[in-house]
Amino acid sequence: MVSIKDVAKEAGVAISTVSKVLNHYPNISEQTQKKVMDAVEKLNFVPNQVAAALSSKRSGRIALLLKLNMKTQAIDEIDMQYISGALAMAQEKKLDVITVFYSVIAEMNLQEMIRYFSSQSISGIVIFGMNDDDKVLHQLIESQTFKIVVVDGAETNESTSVVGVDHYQAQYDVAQKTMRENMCRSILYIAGMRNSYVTHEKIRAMEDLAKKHNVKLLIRNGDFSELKARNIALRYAKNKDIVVCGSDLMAIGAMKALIDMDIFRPVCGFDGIILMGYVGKQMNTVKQNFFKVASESVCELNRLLNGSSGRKVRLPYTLVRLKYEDIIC
Amino acid sequence: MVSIKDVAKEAGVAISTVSKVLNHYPNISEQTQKKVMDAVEKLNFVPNQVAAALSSKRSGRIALLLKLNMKTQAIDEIDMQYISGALAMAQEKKLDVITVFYSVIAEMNLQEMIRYFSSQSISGIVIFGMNDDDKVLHQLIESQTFKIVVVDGAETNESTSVVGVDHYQAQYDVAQKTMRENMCRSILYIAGMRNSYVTHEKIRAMEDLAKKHNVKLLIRNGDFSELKARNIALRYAKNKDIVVCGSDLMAIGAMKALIDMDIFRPVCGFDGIILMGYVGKQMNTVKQNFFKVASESVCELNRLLNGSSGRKVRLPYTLVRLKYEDIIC
DNA sequence: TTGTATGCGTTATCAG
DNA sequence: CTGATAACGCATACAA
Repeated sequence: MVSIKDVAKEAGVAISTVSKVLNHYPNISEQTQKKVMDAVEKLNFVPNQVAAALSSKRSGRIALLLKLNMKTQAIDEIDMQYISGALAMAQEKKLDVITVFYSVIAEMNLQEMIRYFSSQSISGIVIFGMNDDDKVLHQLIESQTFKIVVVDGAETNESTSVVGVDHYQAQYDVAQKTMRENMCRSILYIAGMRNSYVTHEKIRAMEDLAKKHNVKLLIRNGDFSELKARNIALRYAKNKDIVVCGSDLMAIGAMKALIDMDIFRPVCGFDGIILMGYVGKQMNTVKQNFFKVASESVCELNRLLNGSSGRKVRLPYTLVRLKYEDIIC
Repeated sequence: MVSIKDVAKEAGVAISTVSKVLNHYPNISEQTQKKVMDAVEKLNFVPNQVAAALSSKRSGRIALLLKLNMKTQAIDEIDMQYISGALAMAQEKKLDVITVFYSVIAEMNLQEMIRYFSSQSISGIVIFGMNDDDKVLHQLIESQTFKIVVVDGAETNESTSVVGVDHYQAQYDVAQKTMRENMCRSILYIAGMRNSYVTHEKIRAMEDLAKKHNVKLLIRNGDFSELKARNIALRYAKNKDIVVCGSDLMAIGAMKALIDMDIFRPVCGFDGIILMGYVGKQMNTVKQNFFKVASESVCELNRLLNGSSGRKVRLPYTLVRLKYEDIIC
C-alpha cells in the first residue's frame, strides 16, 4: 500500500508537507504544491481515511440511523432513497458512512449508545424516522455528544439540525386540493403513527383545514399500516366524502378497501412512492424527494461538523398524481 | 474517551496485556484475565475499532457493493433485504460495514479500485448483481487482493466464494410447474440482462425444459425492464401458451400488457417480491430469501477472512403465488 | 515556507 | 506469563 511516506519520498519533501498540501493548508509554495500533486498522481495515492481519522480525532465518519420495516416494501423504497442520497452527498463531502438500524441500538441506554458510536469513531448521526417516544435518542440529542441531523424532526439545538418538508403545509395543500376537486362536506383522515412528529403536524393541518372550510373531520389512527388503513376505510369511509391519508401506503390500503366495497371516494396519500402507480386508481399525493432529503441532511450534518450550529432546513415538495405509465421503465 | 491505557492503569497491568486479554490470546493467567475484565467492566470500555484496524492491518471492515437502480422500486426491495441481511450478520460477526454503489467505482481501473478499497481499510467485499461485462470487477476478483463473495456469481477461486440459489433448477421448476398447470405447447421466455450470469443459467434451464417436454420456446430479451417486458408481451404473447419471465418485475410488465390486450396467458416470474401482491393477478414465482442470501454471504466472507478458501454456497428457494392478502400488513 | 517530532489507540514483536 | 516498545498512516504544534 502506498502511503504518505512514499509520496513524500517521491516528491522529495517531508511527510508533513504532503499532509499540508493534501489538506489545503495555506502558505505552501506553488512549486512544492505541484511537486507533491505530481507524486500523488504518479503513485496513485489515496489517503488512508482510517489513519487520518485516528490522528485527527475528527473522524469524518457519520452514521445513518434507519428504522427498518421488514414487511412493507414501500418503506424499502423510501429507505433506499435515503441511503443513496446520503451516500452520494457523503462521497462528495468525503465523509465515511456506516449504516445502523434501530434494532441494533433499541435496547441501549444513553451511555451504551454513546459508547457504541464513539467506539466506531462516529462524530455525526443522521436520524431517519424518529418518534417522540424514542426516549434514549432524545437524551442523545440533548447530550450534544454528537452532531445530529433529525429528518422530519422537531427541535433543534446547538449541535442538532432538523431537515424535511413542511408536513403541515403539504398535508394542508394536498387535502385542500382533493377537497376542491370534489363535493366535500366530510373528511375521513387516516393518520400515521400517533407518536410521530409529522403525525402531529399533519393532524394539526387537517384540523385547521376542516375549520376553515367548515367541514366535518373524523380522525382515525392507521399507524402507517396498510392493513389498519384498510380496516378503517371499510368501517368509516362509506359516509364520508373523501379519504385523506397520512401516507401513500395507507392510501393504497384505503383505496383497495373502497374497491372491495364497490364504492368510490377520492383518496389522497402522502409521500409519492412508486407503488402508487401500481394500484390502478390515481390519487393525489405529496411527492417528497427522499433522495434530496437525505443528501441535504448529510450536507447539513457536514456543516454542523464544521462548527456551524443547529437550525431548521425546509425542503420543497410537489403535488402529483402517479399513473402506471409514469412509473414503468 | 476511555482508552486501553485507562484500563491498563485501572487493572494495574501493561497495555499489551489488556490487548491480549481482549483479543483472547492464549497464555494469560486466570487472575490477570479477571483483573482486566473487571477494569473493562468498571470503565465501560469499548475498543476503538478504527485504531485497531490501523494497527492490525486486518481491518474487519467489509464493503457491500450494490447496483442501484434509481427508478424501479422492486430493486429497492431486494437491495434493502440485501443490506439488512448483511448488516445483521456483520453485527454478529463484529464486522464493520460500508456500503458502496457501483456508480462510485464505475469509472475506475483495477489499480484505482484497489486503492479505493485499500484506503478505506477494506479487507473483504460482497458483490451483489455483478455482470459478465464488469471487466474490472473480474480483474479485481482474479487479483485476489481482497476476500470476495459474489452473490449469484459463477467462478470461485482461493479467495472468492459465490453464494446464491440454484437459478438453473429454480427456473426449471417454476416454469415446469406453470406448464403443467396449463395446456402448453409453446412458451414465450422473457429473459433478464443478457450479460448476467443468472440469465445464462435460466436460459439454459428453459432450453432443457423445452427440449424435454418437446414444446416450442421463443426467447426474447427483457433486460430486467418492466417496460421492455411489456412491449415483448404485447408483441409475442398472443400466440404463445404461457409466458415465463426471468424476474417478477418483467412478469408484472407482461401481465399488465396481457390485461391491456384483454387476453389471458399464465405468467410466471422469479424472485418473489412483494410488489407481485399488488398486481391483481396471481402468478407463480420463485421466492428467494434475499435477507438470508446476504447474511449467508457475509458469513461466508467472514470465513474467507479467517483463512478458509473460496467455494460455492447454495441456498434454498420455494415456489409460491403471492396474493394481496399475503403481503398486506 | 518547510521540516522535525510527537501522539492518536491499538496490535505485535520481543525480551524478561 | 507479562511488559516495554516499535510500528500502523496520518495530523499538527513547534522549530528552523
